[in-house]
Amino acid sequence: MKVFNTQTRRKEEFVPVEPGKVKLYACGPTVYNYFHIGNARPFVIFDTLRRYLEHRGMEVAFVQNFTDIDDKMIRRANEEGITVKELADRFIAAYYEDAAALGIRPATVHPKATEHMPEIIDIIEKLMAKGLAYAVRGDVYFDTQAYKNHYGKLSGQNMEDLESGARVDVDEVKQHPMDFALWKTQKPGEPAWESPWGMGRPGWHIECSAMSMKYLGETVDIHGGGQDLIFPHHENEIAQSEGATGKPFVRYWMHNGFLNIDNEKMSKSLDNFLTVRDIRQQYDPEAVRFFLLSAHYRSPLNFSAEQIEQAKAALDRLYTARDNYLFILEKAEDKTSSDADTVLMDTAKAAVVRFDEAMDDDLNTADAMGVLFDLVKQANIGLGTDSAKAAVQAVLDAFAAMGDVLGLVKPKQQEDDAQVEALVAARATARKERNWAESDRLRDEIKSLGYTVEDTAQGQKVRKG
RNA sequence: GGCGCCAUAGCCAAGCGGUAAGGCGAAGGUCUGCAAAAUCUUUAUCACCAGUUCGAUUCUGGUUGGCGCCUCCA
Repeated sequence: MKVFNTQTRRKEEFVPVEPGKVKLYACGPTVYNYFHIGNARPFVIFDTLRRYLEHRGMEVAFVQNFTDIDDKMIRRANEEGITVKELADRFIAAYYEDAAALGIRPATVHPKATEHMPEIIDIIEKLMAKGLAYAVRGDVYFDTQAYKNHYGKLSGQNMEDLESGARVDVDEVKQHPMDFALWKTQKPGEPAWESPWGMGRPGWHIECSAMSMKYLGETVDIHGGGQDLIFPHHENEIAQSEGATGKPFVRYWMHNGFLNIDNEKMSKSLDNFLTVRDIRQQYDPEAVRFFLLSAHYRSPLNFSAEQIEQAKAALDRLYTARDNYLFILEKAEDKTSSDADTVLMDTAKAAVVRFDEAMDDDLNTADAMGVLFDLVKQANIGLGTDSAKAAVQAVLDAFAAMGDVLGLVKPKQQEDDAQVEALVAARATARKERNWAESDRLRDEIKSLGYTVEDTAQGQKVRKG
């Protein structure tokens, strides 16, 4: 598999440190609110990456953190009149619900910053011991000047350029404008933890380093996040991690492009923030996932109602196709494959190969989805009453393999409803008698129970919805 | 000022040296008691200019138009 590495700015062959095992870390949400559609993009992307790696037989240790202590958390908790912990608990629970709706599987571990104070403090102490950090009145800062050799290597900036672009109102406590906080001293009313520098809380960047190292070791294979995290967040993670361990922190950096809303950047000032929680009220979340995977992960993507509706229509085609194949499978005979069957089985196998090739090319989900639709097209043409069971099954297997990686098209569940079955049976009789009025009446009645019945060459096909 | 990205049909989006995947939408056929589904046909010289090349959407330079980071942010 090839992966675009932000650090080198080119596609590189992905080789995990340990063959067959992948250590993957993705920056998770700060749980001060429901996560928004822009947050959802990396979650879906790295979930898909993880699924794909597993599909290729890799064992993936996937860590995605929760930032449950920072300025925004404290401010929001104060506004709500609850503790930071209560706020975090509420939105962590909400995260799992919304993520599940988007087909995002839970990571191997979802560590919380507040539960890793010893690990965080440990790294800071190492940095202090190496002269790469300094304490000032209870704050601790990373000393970019002392470290300077590599600072800026991920974002492609050098210290001088960063300085010239830096804000003028330099915090006087810091020795250098680029220095960043590892530990912040407690302010009145804020949650705080004990440390060698007094009561306080960790800076934002250090928590990811601490949790990544704790669960995945000093070097991870892939670290992902949004492009806006490249600087300063990931740059700082590298500095503090490599400063502390002397080892490479991350082998491949993957960053997803932005998601805009109606061609504008999502921002609070524009008041165009869309949370997944809200979107779920209006749209099928699976269509949202489809939409998020419909473009390459590094491209910018524009969210609009029209896009979601298009995605929904496309998704429906997939569901209809899958349900048709399942219906045909039930009726299909377990017979020797015809030439046409053999061709179709080969097509199905080839599709998975092409799908993998697309995904191997820096996770080209758009291309991969095209392969899925190609298979659907071929199967819709080739599969019919006279297809051998093996051919139908081959198509379904290929379909499922691709769908599983994309996290799209959920497995069909049995929908036994005695009342509906009786109506369908009655309708079959009416149809045999060519009593179309009764047939249509029964179809309406079935519809009113929430099912749709379609007439095919093989008889009636019923589906929910 | 520094670093970087993008421009492909009505909409979305792959491709990235040998004359354009796929989806949505639209129009017209086929099948069907009707409906649904499916299927067939039609719907693009790839922003502009100049180079390199036998050949460029694909490489180089430029122009125009969007956008991001450099400050909390996925």
